[in-house]
Amino acid sequence: MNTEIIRILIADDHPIVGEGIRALLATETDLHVCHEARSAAAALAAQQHCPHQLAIVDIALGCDSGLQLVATLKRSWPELIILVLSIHDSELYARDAHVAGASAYLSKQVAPAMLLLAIRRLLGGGHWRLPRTPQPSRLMPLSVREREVLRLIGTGQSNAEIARQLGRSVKTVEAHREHIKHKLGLTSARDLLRYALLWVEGKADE
Amino acid sequence: MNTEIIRILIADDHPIVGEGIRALLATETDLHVCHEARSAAAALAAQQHCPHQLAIVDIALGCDSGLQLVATLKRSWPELIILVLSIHDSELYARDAHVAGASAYLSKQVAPAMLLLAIRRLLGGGHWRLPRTPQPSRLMPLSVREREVLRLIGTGQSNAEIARQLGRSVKTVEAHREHIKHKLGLTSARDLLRYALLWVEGKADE
DNA sequence: CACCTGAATAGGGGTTTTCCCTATAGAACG
DNA sequence: CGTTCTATAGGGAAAACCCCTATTCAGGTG
Repeated sequence: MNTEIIRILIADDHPIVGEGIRALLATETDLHVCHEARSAAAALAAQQHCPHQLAIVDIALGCDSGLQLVATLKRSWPELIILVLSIHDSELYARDAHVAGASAYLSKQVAPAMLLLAIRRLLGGGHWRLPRTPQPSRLMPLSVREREVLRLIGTGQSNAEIARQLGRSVKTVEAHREHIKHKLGLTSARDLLRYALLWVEGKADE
Repeated sequence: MNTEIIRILIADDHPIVGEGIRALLATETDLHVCHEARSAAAALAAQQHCPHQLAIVDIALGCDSGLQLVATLKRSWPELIILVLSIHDSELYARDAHVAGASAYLSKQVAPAMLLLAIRRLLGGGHWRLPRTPQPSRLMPLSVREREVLRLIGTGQSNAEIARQLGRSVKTVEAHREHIKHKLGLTSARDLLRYALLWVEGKADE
């Protein structure tokens, strides 16, 4: 069921970002990056030449406006799922992106694994909202204790099991979970488990 | 943190099983199958020669008793984590295995991804109980609707989101979840999400 | 040194999810 | 025709989630 290849268009004038996404998706057999456009015009041309299912657009496309590209793409291809990347983590930009027709807005500061999470969710018909990206550091602003809890979550254990194992109260474990979620910009227990799992198996980044 | 290689011993007189596990773990950089023993004696010798952290033991080791091997291993190496595999899915055998000192008991009928799940959980300090393995078929006794729900779960959506998307009641989605769990021998929402995630990303088997 | 921030701990309490039970209607199968 | 499977969904108790507040202790900093 559902073995079709998802065609992906990247519109970003920073080659490193494009390469990074390409590398991230290289292990995913059903996700294929078909085009890397360095400008809005190139992105539109690529999409016209052969449509994609998903577009990952940098909000600051050189001197072009990424937002303008999003709006244009969405007008001509309403089915196209658009994920906006940004170096800013402003809520204002996020709102603009959604108004323009983007399905998701992510800061480039987020961990690669989270980008994959977002893509999978969008393809599954869901949506992705990230009220605000983490505070300072890039991917692991977590304390030692928090990483320990994240690891245990990733092994599939319940809060009660984790609490017993650490010799702490369930309430403490709950608090650690909330702190982790805040720092990583995750909003639900499901996303936390997804993230923890990706991190434990294969150690997403770090 | 925790980048040590886990040494694994396989005790099974069916080479195909050993190869299957080896292949399953090949992509896991931190899990290494060091020995494949074809008899209880060979397994004991291998463990004496160079200890392992995890042993995967067939309960019916040719004419030897796998259970006996489990007990012997556990007596000499209490720290050794032992996972028992069986072609039977009897609860009785499972209890015997636990009495002998096994940390987990799995039927060979379970999906490979589930074995990996169990290993990860054991290494994380948790335990694994599988009251009874699925009914008839090997890995996908799920109905079309159930696979659909499993896929949506794997994309990280909530029951409410899935219900909205299918135009059904949340109660119906809950029922599908319970049915899936029963069929796959999973016991918690966490394990279901873990399984769904593994299945969606990379399509565990099928 | 007084002050502030952040980490770790944990309780209170309302909301949401899980999870097991029951139930009905239709399809498939012998 | 009865049985089994599937899809649907409600009731209700238990568990998990999630936001709030609070304390302690450690490290920096003005």
